[in-house]
Amino acid sequence: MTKQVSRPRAGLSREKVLDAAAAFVDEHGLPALSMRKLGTALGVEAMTLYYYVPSKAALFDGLVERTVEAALDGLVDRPSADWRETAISFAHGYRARLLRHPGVLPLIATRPVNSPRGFDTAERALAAFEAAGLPAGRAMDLFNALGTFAIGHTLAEIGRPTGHEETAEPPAEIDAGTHPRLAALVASGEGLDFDARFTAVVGFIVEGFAPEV
Amino acid sequence: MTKQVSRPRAGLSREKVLDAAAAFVDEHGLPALSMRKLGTALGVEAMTLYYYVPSKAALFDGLVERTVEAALDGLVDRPSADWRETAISFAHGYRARLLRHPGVLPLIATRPVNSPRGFDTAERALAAFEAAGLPAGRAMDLFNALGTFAIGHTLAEIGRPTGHEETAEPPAEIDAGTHPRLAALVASGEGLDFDARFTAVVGFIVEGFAPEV
DNA sequence: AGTATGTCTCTTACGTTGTAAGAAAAGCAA
DNA sequence: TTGCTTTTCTTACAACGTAAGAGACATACT
Repeated sequence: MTKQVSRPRAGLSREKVLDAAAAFVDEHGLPALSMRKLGTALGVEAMTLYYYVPSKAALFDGLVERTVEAALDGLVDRPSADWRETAISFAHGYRARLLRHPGVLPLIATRPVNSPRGFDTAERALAAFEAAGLPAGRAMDLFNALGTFAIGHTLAEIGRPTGHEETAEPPAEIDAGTHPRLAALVASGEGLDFDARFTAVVGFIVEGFAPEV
Repeated sequence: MTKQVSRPRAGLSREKVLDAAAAFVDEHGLPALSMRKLGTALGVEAMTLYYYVPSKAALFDGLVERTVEAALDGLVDRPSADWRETAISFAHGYRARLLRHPGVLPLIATRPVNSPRGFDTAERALAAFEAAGLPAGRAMDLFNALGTFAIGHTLAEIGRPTGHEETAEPPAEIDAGTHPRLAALVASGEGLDFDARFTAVVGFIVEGFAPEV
């Protein structure tokens, strides 16, 4: 009498695997993600995932592509008549959506944008900027400047990503004697408003390009 | 007759271990770094490293601290009389030194600056900016804006970090039909000059803060 | 000289990881 | 039923981080 195993199918798909990976990474942090744990989270053995994804590296690639596309998608769909507004809302939208997936951000930050939908967004942004009179090269610079600033700023904003807390030293032992200005700022909270700073700097960048239109 | 092993000491130190780790990571990429391989690079067994470093995570922390300190050290030692010049040279110096350790950059990008010498640099920069008349909060914003932009921009500049080449799809298959502007820019190379863009945008950011002094 | 004491390095071992190879079950068609 | 395709699992292996402790080296003291 052999044991009769009931093994109904899990009904997975590449999309579901990537969804679960994104959720897992946002909750537990990148380093905690293993194929076995992701499998468990999906009610499946690790090797099953390889039916949907050729390797862990490819899973990461898919994760990045998905998240970046979701972050960029629709951002410049209806460009404003004012190119500045287009640029500013692009930057703010991009940052806001990146913040939704803090676990994936470190992955995004280390790979160039290389996906069709990313290209679409860039193309539309370039079209809007060029239509307003910005030379093509300047339009590209503006787009890239906003993108890279958004990434750098957002990385700082999320701080040490989930999953690194164990290693973290106490956040700061700033000596008011040797670092009076730093200590005062931390105490008062001044200069630590990420929203305000991002808004201001994006504005500065956009204004910097303005004389060229 | 027991085998007589000659085991002269390797003469290691925490510094040498971190040096070797930085060199290894710059050459082979972060993911390639294992304790065993780093040991081999130093002519030593993996476990020997644990005499100098309590864990791999701590090794990473040390690597980041070292590299960031090296990147920041001396950058604002002799602030110019012109605060703009101070800000601009800080940004350029920071970027230039970050570019020297592309392998460590992804690690840096995901952790907050939390080291004494980093604080020193911040304190000096704040002093210079405040002396010029910038309100404390704005001085902090300027410093952080330049730092985060430098990180984001440099990440984009090094592209996919060493050790990820295998996974890389061909860099870009941009269709001139659907993405004419993008294709034209890539073809002409316009808007792809990292030096020029960084210089320009840093200038815009600094000028943006100027009205507040 | 020997011996004791610390400093440094190695050996062994365990649990976890990514994944190659292929068996086996589930679903569907004939 | 038989067969075929799609999906899942089992088994296995090399490489990883590192705990525990043994052993070799260096130095100081008798």
